[in-house]
Amino acid sequence: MRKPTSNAPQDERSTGSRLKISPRPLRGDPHNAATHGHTMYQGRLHGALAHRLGVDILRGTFQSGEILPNEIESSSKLDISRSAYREAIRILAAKGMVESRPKTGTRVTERERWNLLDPEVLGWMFETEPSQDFIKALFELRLITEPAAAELAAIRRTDEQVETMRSSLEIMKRDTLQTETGRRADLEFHHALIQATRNEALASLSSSIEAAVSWTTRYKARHNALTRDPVPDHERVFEAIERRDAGGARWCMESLIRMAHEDTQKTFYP
Amino acid sequence: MRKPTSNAPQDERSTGSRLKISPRPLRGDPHNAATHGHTMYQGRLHGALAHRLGVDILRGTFQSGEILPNEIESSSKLDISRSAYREAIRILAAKGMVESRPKTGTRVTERERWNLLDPEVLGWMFETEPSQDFIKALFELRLITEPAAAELAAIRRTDEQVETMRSSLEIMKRDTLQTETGRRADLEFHHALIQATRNEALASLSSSIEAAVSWTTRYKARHNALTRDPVPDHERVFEAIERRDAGGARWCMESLIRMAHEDTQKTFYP
DNA sequence: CTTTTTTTATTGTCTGACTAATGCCCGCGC
DNA sequence: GCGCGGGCATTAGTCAGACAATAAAAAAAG
Repeated sequence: MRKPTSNAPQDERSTGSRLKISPRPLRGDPHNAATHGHTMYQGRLHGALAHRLGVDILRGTFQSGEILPNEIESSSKLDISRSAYREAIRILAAKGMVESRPKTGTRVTERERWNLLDPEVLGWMFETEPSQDFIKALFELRLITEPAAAELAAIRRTDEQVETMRSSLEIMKRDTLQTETGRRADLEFHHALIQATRNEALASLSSSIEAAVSWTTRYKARHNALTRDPVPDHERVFEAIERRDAGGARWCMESLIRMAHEDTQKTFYP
Repeated sequence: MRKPTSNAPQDERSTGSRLKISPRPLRGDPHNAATHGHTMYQGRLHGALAHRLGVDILRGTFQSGEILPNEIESSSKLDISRSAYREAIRILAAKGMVESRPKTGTRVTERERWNLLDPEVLGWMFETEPSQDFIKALFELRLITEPAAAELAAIRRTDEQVETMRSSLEIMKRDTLQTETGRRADLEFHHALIQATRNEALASLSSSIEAAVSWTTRYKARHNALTRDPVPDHERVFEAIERRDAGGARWCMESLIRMAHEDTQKTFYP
């Protein structure tokens, strides 16, 4: 299935069968995209390649421990320069997904070492439908961090942050999560909440997760799955934070996430 | 301040004063290191440069929004090739710390967008003494996630994981955190605990944080600050997990982290 | 069998050229 | 005076091909 025997670009007789990198286009044409299940990537060549390799690693096309074909082969197969290829590899390496050494080559590291919470990696993850286990893990993590974040926000919030949250909530109420502006307002709401915690480590974590979760939201919207209205939940969290009710904020956020998880579960695995 | 009116690229005398990248060596000589407060980096050239630029950005030598000198200038000033320089930049970009575009150049992004929880970034952070705020944020995050992790571990642990933890604890008891093997055993203990949670997102987060915290441990050991013995705390956590006592595990872990935070505080800001 | 040396495959680095994107300025029309 | 569109300049992006350094594997020495 990966290769129909008679495939001879250049004259790859021996190496050809080992290569998993097929010469489909990397950039351009956001239309007729979804080739081989890949969303096309608009941007720099190295970014596009990193994207594709990253997705391939995450979905297991390249397994942990496996070594990629060498730079010369890979880049010529893909019809790009070695430098562009190398820069793509550097990106993946920076995210802990591959590891290069002379003589040995570039090998995919063990999954344990991948920076799964890197925003880009999370994005790649949701490129293909992620495993139920991963979704569960992600929501479990949210359930740990975000109620705590809400609690801190209730204690440390400024009036200005409250106003930002209020206006985002207004927009969410008017448009819904079906629209782009609605989703952006949702992100803004959570962003303001995170800022209110005054903890940049927590902020870094939460913003990654939020971004990932927004992929699921978009997915749900696309499949117009019948999810309950998220606005009332958000409003309860907001009101608790407004009145500096730490315990209330924690509790409302917890229930908000439980709801979101249920909805997501139903959409992905009905 | 950004540009002194008469700016003729090519001939260097005018641009020299603008450059913050000084031509000190990047690699080699782990001895007589600490030049300009930098620990020397052993490894590939692009990695060494990414390391140095990363540290410089984190400590504010390059501020957010600032644009780096262009590739030609920078690389020639550093006496390395443009490709090596570019690969370093790709690494930084992968961690959200810089952003490149044609014509504009490469600019340092806002701190909000940095992947502060990337293990490498955390490492760079502890290269120079991090701010008290950051230490506080990190321990606050630990205090949120790790008790929850301990709780999950108590519920989901396998007997094998318990044995791993037990033997690591043995080693910690024998050597101490003053020794390298002792610190490694500490890491192993926490690693086994994390594995026991069966949540890879949580695992990814915790392992980053653990690694960072182990820098502070090493730092404390170097300054032989008088910290209390951490073994009893670890033992209590271990016993709770062994008897599948979720609440107990949470509580003991919470107190362990509180202790560690106090000790760290005293060492860094006595 | 162990240790040391040599070989060799692969990444790492360098050079210099060309391409493409994009911010900016200037002139044009309104 | 002011918006707008087209060209220009600057910068990152891509390319090609060479050589250096590294480390694994193989061969030779003990």
